[in-house]
Amino acid sequence: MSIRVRFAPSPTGYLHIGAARSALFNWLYARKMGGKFLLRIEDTDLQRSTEASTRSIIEGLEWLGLDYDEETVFQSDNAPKHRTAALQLLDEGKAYRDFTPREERADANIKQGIAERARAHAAEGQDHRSNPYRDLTKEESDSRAAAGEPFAVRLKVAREGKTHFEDAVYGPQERDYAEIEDLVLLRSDGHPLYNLSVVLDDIEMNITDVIRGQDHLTNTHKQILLYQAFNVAPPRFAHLPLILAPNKGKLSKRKHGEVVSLTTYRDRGFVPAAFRNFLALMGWSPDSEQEIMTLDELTEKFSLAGISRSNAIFNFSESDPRQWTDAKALWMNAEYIRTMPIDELLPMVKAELRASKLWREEYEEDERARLEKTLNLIRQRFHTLKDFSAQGRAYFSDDFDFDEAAVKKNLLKEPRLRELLPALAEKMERVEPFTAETSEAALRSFAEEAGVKPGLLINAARTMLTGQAVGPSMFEVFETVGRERSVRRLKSQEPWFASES
RNA sequence: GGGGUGUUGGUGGAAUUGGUUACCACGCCGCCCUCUCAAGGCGGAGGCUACGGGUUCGAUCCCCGUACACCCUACCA
Repeated sequence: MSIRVRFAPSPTGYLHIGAARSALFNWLYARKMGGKFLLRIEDTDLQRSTEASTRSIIEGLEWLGLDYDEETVFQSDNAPKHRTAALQLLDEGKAYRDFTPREERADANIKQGIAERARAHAAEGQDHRSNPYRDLTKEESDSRAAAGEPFAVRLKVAREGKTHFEDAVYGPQERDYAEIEDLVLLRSDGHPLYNLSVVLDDIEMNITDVIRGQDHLTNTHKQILLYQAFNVAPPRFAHLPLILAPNKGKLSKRKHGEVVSLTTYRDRGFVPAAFRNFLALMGWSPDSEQEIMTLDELTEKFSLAGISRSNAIFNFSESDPRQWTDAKALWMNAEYIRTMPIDELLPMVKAELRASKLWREEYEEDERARLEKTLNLIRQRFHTLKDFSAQGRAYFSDDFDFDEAAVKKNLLKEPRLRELLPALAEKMERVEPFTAETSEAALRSFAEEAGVKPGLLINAARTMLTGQAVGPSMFEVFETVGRERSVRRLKSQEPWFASES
């Protein structure tokens, strides 16, 4: 049978980067093996699931370029089937009714509560098979149910034995039944629970390989018990190491904010291919040392054997805005921005400029070549697409800000510049043609005549033309900005006015 | 409390299924280039491969123990 994998997020919020990576790995595996990649929305938790989250998941996959096959499955649609299946296990004696009244749990310190209860049970000598309703006769169970007494349905796990499976990443796994509780399949209100639903849906969708986070490694044993109860051969499993916060804790929106959300990367100017590339290297590495890879290359090189077993730390600093996310991700984005084909970059820059009202229709046709030239010049030192509208603003609009430090350093330090620059402008006006070479020659000879160092004029011009102290080679800037605008900006009095006020 | 999984320089990952000075990328520092900042080139700092034992002629790699981290242990997913 051909490979079928799925990405099964629960729509209880933004798309988490860890989940996005799971999706990526599943997608890569499916494409590599010539199989299908399916999407299943696990919206069984009605309280927390939202349509907005579902939409954000779908948008996120689209942004990453991960297309999926077949119809999206919504787990909640299958709830009736899951219920029927659980009841069937009840009939077959593989599950039993638990009439223990439901215990409400406070979400806050739930982990602690579980541990405390486990400790208490251990002290009392209670094990996982101590449920008083486990061995109730069928007659009594039926009659209590018929009388309307509420019950949960639990799987009847055998007293002796072990479950085994071979994890493609973590190797052979086994777990003694004694360590597995009689898990609840159906809540007393009839609502099917996670482990049941996952198994049933994976069976129905003919999933052959389950690739998911390591947090499910131990759940897998419970699920295998369910496969056995349903007489279905379990799929292959591959668990992925987790992505942790810098303090090795869980990465969560509550604690870490927007860095964990995939949409953040889209909104802050990441090139999808770059982030995807970065994500692929979180917990996986190819045989070669090549790290920059296209989607096709990733697909070709991908293998479960290349997945590592230790959790990865997503490195970022909450206090340093320049390191708002992992430095390597930022580096990779810059790498993509400066090296990707201009045709592919252009639409992204266009969207960015549009959003900042810097896009002009002429860029589409008449000024297309000039635009490309500009982009090639400025993209060399940009890190995100946002830079095109921020640091790059002066290349698209006359309405840009002067960096205070730049003005101080490059203009105010030398009072003569106030006369020299307009004079330089006069000279530039007569340069024909106006190119990097001719403007350089003009500036250098002007500097010599004026008896100043060329660097003084170059740096001053940079600040006059772009508002900044840093940027591309000045003569390239002259040519790119064009004679008319260059001259106008050299003559501007704005920086001096601004400093006087 | 029980169980599971893991631990290679600051971070992500390698190291021919035990064999010389532990490799690559990011980050950091320096030099070169230079009109600035990047990019690029060159070089450097940073590791007793968590710790302690054992097996072996030899251990990052195999075994045991300890510590730490994470996950599961829910009528959450």
